[in-house]
Amino acid sequence: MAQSDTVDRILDAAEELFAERGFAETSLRMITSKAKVNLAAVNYHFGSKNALIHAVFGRFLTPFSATLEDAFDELEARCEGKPPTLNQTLWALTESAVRMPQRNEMGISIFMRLLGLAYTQSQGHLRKFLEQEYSQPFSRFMHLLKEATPQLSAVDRYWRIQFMLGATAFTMSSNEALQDILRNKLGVETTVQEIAARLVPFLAAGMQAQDALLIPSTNQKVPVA
Amino acid sequence: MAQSDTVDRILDAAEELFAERGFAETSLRMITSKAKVNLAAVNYHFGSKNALIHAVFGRFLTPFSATLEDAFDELEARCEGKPPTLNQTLWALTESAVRMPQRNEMGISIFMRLLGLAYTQSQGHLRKFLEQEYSQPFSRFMHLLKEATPQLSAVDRYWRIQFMLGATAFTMSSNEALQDILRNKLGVETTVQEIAARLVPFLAAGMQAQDALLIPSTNQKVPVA
DNA sequence: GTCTGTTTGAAACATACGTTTGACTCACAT
DNA sequence: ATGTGAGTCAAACGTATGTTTCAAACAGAC
Repeated sequence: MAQSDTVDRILDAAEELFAERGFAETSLRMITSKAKVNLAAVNYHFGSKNALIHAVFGRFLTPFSATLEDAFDELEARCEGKPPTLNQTLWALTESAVRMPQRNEMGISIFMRLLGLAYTQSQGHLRKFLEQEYSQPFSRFMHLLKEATPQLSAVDRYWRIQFMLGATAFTMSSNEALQDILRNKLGVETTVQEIAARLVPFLAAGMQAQDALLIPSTNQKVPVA
Repeated sequence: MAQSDTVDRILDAAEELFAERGFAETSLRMITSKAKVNLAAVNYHFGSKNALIHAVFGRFLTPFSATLEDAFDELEARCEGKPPTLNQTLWALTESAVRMPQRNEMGISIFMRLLGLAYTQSQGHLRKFLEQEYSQPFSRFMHLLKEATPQLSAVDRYWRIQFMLGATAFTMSSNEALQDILRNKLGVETTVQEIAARLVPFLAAGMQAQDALLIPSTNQKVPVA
């Protein structure tokens, strides 16, 4: 081959293995042997294992955040000054994810699992990297959410966003779901689109749940969701 | 000391470190030095690192599943034949968790994070262990959920349960939430009870969201949550 | 062809891991 | 007092990890 595709082969193998097994549990030797590449290539091309992890995320996230910005632009233009609704905002996000050009049929689900792992595993360096690199589309999404749920207090909204993120990342990242998706590659049963179509109404309903509830045991009134 | 408390010291240290860092990322040397115990003590008392992980879960889950069964018994007795509502069922679960006798002030949140990690990290042995040991209260909870949401199809219910589990495990297991809780040990702001009080209405609302929705981009009608 | 900078290759590096070993301590029953 | 068995300890074991090294292979410019 005239041009080296070593870098891409490493990224492909790493993405898949990280999604299957987590970061710490995946060794460079697994990655390089799956990629059919010399062990030293990772440190040569990326510098370190952590930098490779960053590169895996960057390869997906950089085009995705551009797509997302466009989707938000279009949404805001369509709404002509009025703030977009919660459903519109959530759909803009999921559609951007689903429409991303993918290397294989289940690119988003693999990447969703990676995002879930990034949040869950104590990879401090990864969190810092993601916050530094992609703070802009993230805070823009947060702003849209705020305008779409003006009835919520800041602290309620904070927690409900946590819940949404959890339901999404966890579902997409659970091995069961992933393997369901992989099993039915041909799209007959559970595509990522279909999961998203089930998830968005769930999230929207939860986000707009009624306020205040009695905790049964203590009969204390608590500001709730 | 007359009686050895080595076993408990190891369990305490392991529980905390696993919750902070995950299973693979926590070495036996960290655990034994935190517990101020000899390195060999883990293999002497538990047999292996995996068996130690099982013991950490068993110490919490065994009394918890008993508490949970009692709560379900009481709930069903209170309902006199009628199936308990969704809110009642969810509250029975969270109350059992919250009321568990705890070794320290944030026992449940630590354990919730462990459960989330168990689901997320690819610890096959752990999943098998949990399924074998605690299948009964789990399937009983599932049955209650089914009776509380008769309007849902089985597949809708399956996915929404995934979403609930995700929102719960992820929230409780995210480092931010955990550290928020740890920071405010004295309970002024974010206790586990308060998070649960915010979470349950969110989950109940999502679980009972309306059916069917148009996917904006394709204009295809999709059975949705 | 020869030179030059980039990329690969096999091997070794130092370090950390889970586990095992065998000598030692010590309470306690005999 | 003495033997026994459970528990502790420091040290070592074998293995796996991320990283480094340095020679060989290769591409393109001259």
